[in-house]
Amino acid sequence: MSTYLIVEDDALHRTFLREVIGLSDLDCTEIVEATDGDEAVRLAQAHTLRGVVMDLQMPRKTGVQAARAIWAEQPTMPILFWSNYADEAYVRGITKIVPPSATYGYLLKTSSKERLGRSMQCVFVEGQNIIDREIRGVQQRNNNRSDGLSEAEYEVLLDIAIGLTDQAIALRRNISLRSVQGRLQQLYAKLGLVDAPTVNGHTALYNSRTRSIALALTSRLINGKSIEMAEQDYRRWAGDDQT
Amino acid sequence: MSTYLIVEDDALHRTFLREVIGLSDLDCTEIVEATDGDEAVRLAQAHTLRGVVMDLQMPRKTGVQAARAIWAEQPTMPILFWSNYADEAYVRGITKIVPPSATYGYLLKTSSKERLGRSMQCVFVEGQNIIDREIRGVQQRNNNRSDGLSEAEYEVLLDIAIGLTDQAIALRRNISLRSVQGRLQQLYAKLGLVDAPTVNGHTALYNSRTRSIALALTSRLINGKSIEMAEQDYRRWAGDDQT
DNA sequence: ATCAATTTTGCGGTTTCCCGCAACATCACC
DNA sequence: GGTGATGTTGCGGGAAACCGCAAAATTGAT
Repeated sequence: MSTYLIVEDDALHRTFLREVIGLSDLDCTEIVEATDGDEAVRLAQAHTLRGVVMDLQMPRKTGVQAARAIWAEQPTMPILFWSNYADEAYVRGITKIVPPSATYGYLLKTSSKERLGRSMQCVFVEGQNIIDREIRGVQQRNNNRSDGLSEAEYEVLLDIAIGLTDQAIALRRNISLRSVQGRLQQLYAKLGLVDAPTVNGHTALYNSRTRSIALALTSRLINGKSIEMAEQDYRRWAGDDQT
Repeated sequence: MSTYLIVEDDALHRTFLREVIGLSDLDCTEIVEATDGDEAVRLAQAHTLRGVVMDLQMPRKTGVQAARAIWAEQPTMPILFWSNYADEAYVRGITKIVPPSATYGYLLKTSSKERLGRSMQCVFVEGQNIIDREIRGVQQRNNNRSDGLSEAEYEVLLDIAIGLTDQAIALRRNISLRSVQGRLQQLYAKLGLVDAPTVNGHTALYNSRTRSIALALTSRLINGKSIEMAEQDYRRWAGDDQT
């Protein structure tokens, strides 16, 4: 006697999820589906749900944003995230918004059907948090700060990634210009920006600022989506401030 | 009496492709499958293929790279690309390497089963090129240079995206420092980098260099993968030069 | 309350980037 | 050969960014 919500834009994956839910022992009697974040939020209000399975990258509204909206009204709703990538951007986003009362899971799409079924069981029935092994690796790197970025460093990384100047960052974060540069120095250090073994014996080959963006992108600290979202945040901040 | 090769890392999509090939009127008697680019190249050598269906983003080797390798040996092999995104980076990559003797297609994964089947028919049986409507839009933007980037501009965009300094670019491209900056100016202009309506009445908020990367990323001119590949290119060039 | 560790900030100087202006070079087309 | 469009280069100056050093300020723990 339970209703589940599937949020996923790819039709194929949607039917796959439907099938696995049906096969699993979840006492499922009804499945509702959304293909983007906005719809997901609406449906979560309209139905009494037992749980949500949600893709992370979707048009219009990210899975993270949709989850925040849902949790804002139903802070105990179990949500299983189901994503293609283990990008740090997503992991960071989720761990920052998950309320203590909610159970959630984070699974990669490469997982087998059996594993997906078991994870649903854990999250929706037994109320246990499940996190994919690979993702766990990302999470732990965050805590020991040997090579994980602190919050401040990640923040400044996003700021330069959306193209802000040092001044703009200083303004936004309410710190001095020099502090911004200090944080940037830390960031460069953590990303391993020693001046690259100069290829032709010439001078420096890399521009620290852009180079750090490139490194962050290729090491999946950030991605296109996280830049888009960071830019939205910035616009919101900038908009509120003037009017 | 024909063999087809499926190249796709996602198991779900793989079975989907298998199914559609089976249903279509392709005279298909055998299907071989690869889950990454390297395997695809090997299998293309080992079998006598009638055609290839290939995803673009895969581990190890991009679909574009695999296609180039296959076409290098069998320049008439029909290949149907089957991708999630219409990113310009992919379109550019493909149109640059497709030999005149080959037929190919480019379809988005959002296409229906029927459309996929018809496209296979066109490419593999009738030898017609098929290109998704949305992708065609991207292609045409390239030709009329009103807002499409020229080759030189795209090149310099990738160069700064991997973090090179102006000097390094000048060295690499064999042009003067000033020319690099000239090209950058053109790039900035085309990306619409007018100094943004200063938010708080203060000075410039955007760093042109990083801002153009952000714009290119969000407008899908480039993506993480294209940066990785550009970096490989650069390393190759730099490596050859010094030894 | 005190002391250590971290972070923020100012100062000063070097390097790099950004760009307007103008002189060539190149190429194509008439 | 002329002419215009496009692309390259030098010059020069102003603005950012980068960074070492050391003094404040903040934070945390004992």
